[in-house]
Amino acid sequence: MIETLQSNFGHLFEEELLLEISKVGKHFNVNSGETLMELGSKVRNMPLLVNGAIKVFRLDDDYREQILYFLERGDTCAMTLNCCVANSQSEIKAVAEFDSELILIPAENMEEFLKYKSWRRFVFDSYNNRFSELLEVVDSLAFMKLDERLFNYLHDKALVNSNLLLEVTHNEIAMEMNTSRVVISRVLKKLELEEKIKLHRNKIEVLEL
DNA sequence: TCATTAACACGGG
DNA sequence: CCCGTGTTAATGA
Repeated sequence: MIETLQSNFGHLFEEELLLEISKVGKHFNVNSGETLMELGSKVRNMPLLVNGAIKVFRLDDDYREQILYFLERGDTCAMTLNCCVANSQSEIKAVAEFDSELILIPAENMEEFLKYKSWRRFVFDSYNNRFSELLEVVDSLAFMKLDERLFNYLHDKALVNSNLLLEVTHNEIAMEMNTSRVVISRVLKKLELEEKIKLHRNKIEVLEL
């Protein structure tokens, strides 16, 4: 585990902290599509994402989803951070975008790690990054038309997958964006006519980033 | 005006 | 045949 930490977080944390994390951290692997965190579940660990990507969703009262953002290597989940500090329940749902590798740090260690400058920096930066991503989501929901939002989604998905050819169905997108398949199909068709994407069965090709 | 729901046809695997 | 896709019509916000 210490090697994993060194290669992925060595640039962020000092050696001493890496060692401490390796003592209390737990290695954790998830398969693509697996749910890491359910709405309302108790949060006792804070994840460090070593490899892969995680989708973070907000759910409404009827458990309909709205995707918020993707987490990538080197990220942590600020919502989880929040919950660990407050010892509260999860406000979000997290699903693995593809096979991913995490290191879980028990909540009780978080505070003592604050004696490390690099840890304070990391926590602070994570809040910053998530906060601005969240603002972008607010902008997107409040001001953008669905065609822009949809292209944004495809764009982000292409980036985290490092692949312009996305294996996703119209229905899956509709679920993640909390709308209906009819609408997604229609807007995708429009984006295709604008030559921003190309549609295939079960696949969508992003033509511009 | 634009989303949702239901319904239907088409076609690839 | 099953599922994903493209479309339409009716209804509602």
